[in-house]
Amino acid sequence: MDWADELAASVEGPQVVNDSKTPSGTVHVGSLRGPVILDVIARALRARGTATSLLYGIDDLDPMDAQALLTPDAIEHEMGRPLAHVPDQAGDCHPSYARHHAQAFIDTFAGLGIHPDRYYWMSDVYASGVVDPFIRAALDRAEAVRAIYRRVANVQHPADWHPLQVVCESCARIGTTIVTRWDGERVFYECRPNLVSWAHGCGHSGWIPPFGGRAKLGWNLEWAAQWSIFGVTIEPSGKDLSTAGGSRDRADAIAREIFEREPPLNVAYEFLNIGGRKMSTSRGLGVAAHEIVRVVPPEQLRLLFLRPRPQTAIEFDPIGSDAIPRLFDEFDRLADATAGHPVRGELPAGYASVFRYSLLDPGADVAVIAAAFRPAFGHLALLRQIPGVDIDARIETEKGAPLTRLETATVRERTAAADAWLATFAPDKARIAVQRDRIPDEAGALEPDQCTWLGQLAAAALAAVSGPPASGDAWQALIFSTAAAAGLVPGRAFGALYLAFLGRPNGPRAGWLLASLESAFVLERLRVAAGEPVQESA
RNA sequence: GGGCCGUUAGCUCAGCGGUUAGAGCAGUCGCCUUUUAAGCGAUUGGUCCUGGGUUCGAAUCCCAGACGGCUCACCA
Repeated sequence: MDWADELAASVEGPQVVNDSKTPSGTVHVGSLRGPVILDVIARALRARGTATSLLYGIDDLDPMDAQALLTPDAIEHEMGRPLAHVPDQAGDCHPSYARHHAQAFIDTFAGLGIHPDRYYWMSDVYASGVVDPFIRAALDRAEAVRAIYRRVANVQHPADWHPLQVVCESCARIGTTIVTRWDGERVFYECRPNLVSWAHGCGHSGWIPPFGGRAKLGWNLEWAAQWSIFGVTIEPSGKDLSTAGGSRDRADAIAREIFEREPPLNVAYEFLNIGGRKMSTSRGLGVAAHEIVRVVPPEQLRLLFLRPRPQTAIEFDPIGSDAIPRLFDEFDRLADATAGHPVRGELPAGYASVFRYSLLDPGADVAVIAAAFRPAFGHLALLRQIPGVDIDARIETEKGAPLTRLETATVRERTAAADAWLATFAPDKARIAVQRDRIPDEAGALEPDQCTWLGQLAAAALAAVSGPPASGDAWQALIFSTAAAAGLVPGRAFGALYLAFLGRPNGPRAGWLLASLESAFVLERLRVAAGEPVQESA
């Protein structure tokens, strides 16, 4: 954890760590990296005894510009209006669209152990009047703002452009208005039908005092104003904003030259890519946050995001791969190392911090958690596919002692994650499925002595005085005895069973697998595999 | 066109100035009357993208280039 601890060591005095987000719709997994980085920075600062407050802003006065989540008849009416003024489409008792979607990501953050000291809503902040001095400064110095856009971003605004958008008094849209004059107390604005492609203004124009929430600063200026209002000293930002000439450069220049304040320390971070491509639910790539959270518990998700340096792109491809089991294994390896156990492979610098910052509870007893027994994810995924396995009892046996409450909770969490993984992302090779309809094609690879033995096993099972074996133990014993009698080494005997039932050369403990199936089916399959002339019924 | 990131074993990656470059998976070989052979043990495999430079010493730092990717360039 060089990066967060080094950052924390490089700053002096009390710190205000801030980030903000427009509550425009669904959050995808990749957009959780910023909040995790934010939280880890705050934890690293506090770990050094630095007074730190963590703020999170909700830019709910931003215009509605994504119609995907609106009902068809609401699109024409709502597009371009402030998100805080758009009704909640879900109808689940939130006062606005913004409140609904903001609540979704606030809940997601809390589930990841991220608890800002305070959430602030820009609609409230504007209404309180604290932004007014910054609106006044921006309007008074509009020419300087335009010059910054030209110089920093090579953006040429018209000579009468002002960095402010008014909420139209006639149609209540904000995304469609442009301010062209400022007399020191009032602005003149127009609500233009074709200012933006995604919403249509009503054509109204007029003079209005732009204070107390009747207007909002342009995005880059609003960002810089937030820094001044809240005294922000550190603010991470994604690479889409951190690029040269991008929003962050403009906001930095505006902070210095218009609001006369040094901008906060930036921590630019890269995105999460799926198979080398940016996640995008609309392109069918990647996975929504609520979807991945079912398969990857919070502490493993935190690890995924905080382990690499922020400026390094994360390649994560959970679909049909072993990426998720590997993530768990890495977590366990870090836990073992933190607990002082020997581990294989190289450890990252500051591995104990990496582990500690991965934990949900910042005040947790790291030594106790690190030393806890935890079953490997891949092992659990296998156990879940074998009928009749009592997971708790099984894991307890492997530990050799009763499970603590923490360990039991971990087993539960991982079991649920393994089930979800098997149902979604797991590659076929991780799945075990008895091929019931007909004998697998792979069984064609059986050699004559294996076929012969399978027939002998069926015969022995049928001839047993007490009928075919009913228990795993009994089947297992019969497998060994008949294989020995046939002169077949056990490995080839088991291999034959796996091919005949699963279509793969290996599998779970064979006796128990057979015991979980009806005897009639088992006997019939054995005979078919042996090449005996039986009719395979459905 | 600008910016950022990456390039290390077949694959995914760690190592980020200091012995002979590591791990997991895959591969190969060995080990079964039963802690699940989805295990255990051993083992193969590398011009650390290329070319210069700095240094006693470079995968690691600097410069240039190649390739791959993301991102910005209208608004937020």
